[in-house]
Amino acid sequence: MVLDILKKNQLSVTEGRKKILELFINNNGALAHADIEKKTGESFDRVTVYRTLNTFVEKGIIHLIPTTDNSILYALCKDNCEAGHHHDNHVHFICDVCGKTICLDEVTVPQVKLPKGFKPENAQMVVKGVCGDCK
Amino acid sequence: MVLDILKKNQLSVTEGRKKILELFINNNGALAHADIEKKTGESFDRVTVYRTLNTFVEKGIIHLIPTTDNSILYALCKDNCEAGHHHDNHVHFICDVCGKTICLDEVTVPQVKLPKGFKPENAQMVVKGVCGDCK
DNA sequence: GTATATTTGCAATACTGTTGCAAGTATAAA
DNA sequence: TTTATACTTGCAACAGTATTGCAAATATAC
Repeated sequence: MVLDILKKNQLSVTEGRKKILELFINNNGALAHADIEKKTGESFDRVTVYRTLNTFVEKGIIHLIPTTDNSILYALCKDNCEAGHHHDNHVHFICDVCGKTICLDEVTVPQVKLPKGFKPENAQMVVKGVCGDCK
Repeated sequence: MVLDILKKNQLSVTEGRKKILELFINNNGALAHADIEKKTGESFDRVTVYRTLNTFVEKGIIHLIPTTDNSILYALCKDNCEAGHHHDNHVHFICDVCGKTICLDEVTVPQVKLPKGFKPENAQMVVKGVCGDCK
């Protein structure tokens, strides 16, 4: 699984990449850089984690989630990932209680009508509220 | 205009608040902290700018826009502001060419159907593409 | 097994945001 | 208009977040 994804994207297989990618696969929600540092037990240098995340984003293995604070959230979304290319057209949900950010892969971002002259390329949607676990 | 807004929100009128609020009124797009520092000619301390922005957010004069990088974007939206309370239910547009973030006050965020158990409170939508000026 | 290309870790640096405290300013009341 | 009080500002220090260059280490392909 992990090896397949790395090889498919022409990335050399290293301990760091394997471990970080596993984290995303075993974690349904989104992860920030700090989460990854904690969950890997700080066995990798901060810089390595940053570079690995950037590489994954460039390759389309993970994608960015918009936030209203100064944090960067990353998430892997299974369907897109296995197809080898990225759509990113699903809704993200942030739970006000547990703070988790969840990819709602099955909820598509609806199209909106824009004013004259605006040409849309990509739309992101973030819904805040209470998730199923915290209700 | 500026004085009205500050007084309506029970804020003392200071040079910094007047100038920063003017910036938002004369600027159709969204502003980041760094933009404000530049546009005020660095006449105010960084800390003052941070505190002013936080105050404005708390009072509902400006609101936060979600981004995928580690920046915080603020925007004033005329309708909500003049009403004295905040809805924030409009779409934001980020132009890939000029980089500006624009509030589309007249485009409402559509409702989406969430999976069972999820209770929505608030939804944000950010559309990327090319704006009317850059086309 | 070895050569080459890539990746990692370290050090240094820059950017972003927050807090405590003293000095300065705005507001309201006399 | 003057004064007392409350609020706001600027400075200094600090903490967290992210980037770059370079040498050492590792993975890949032959």
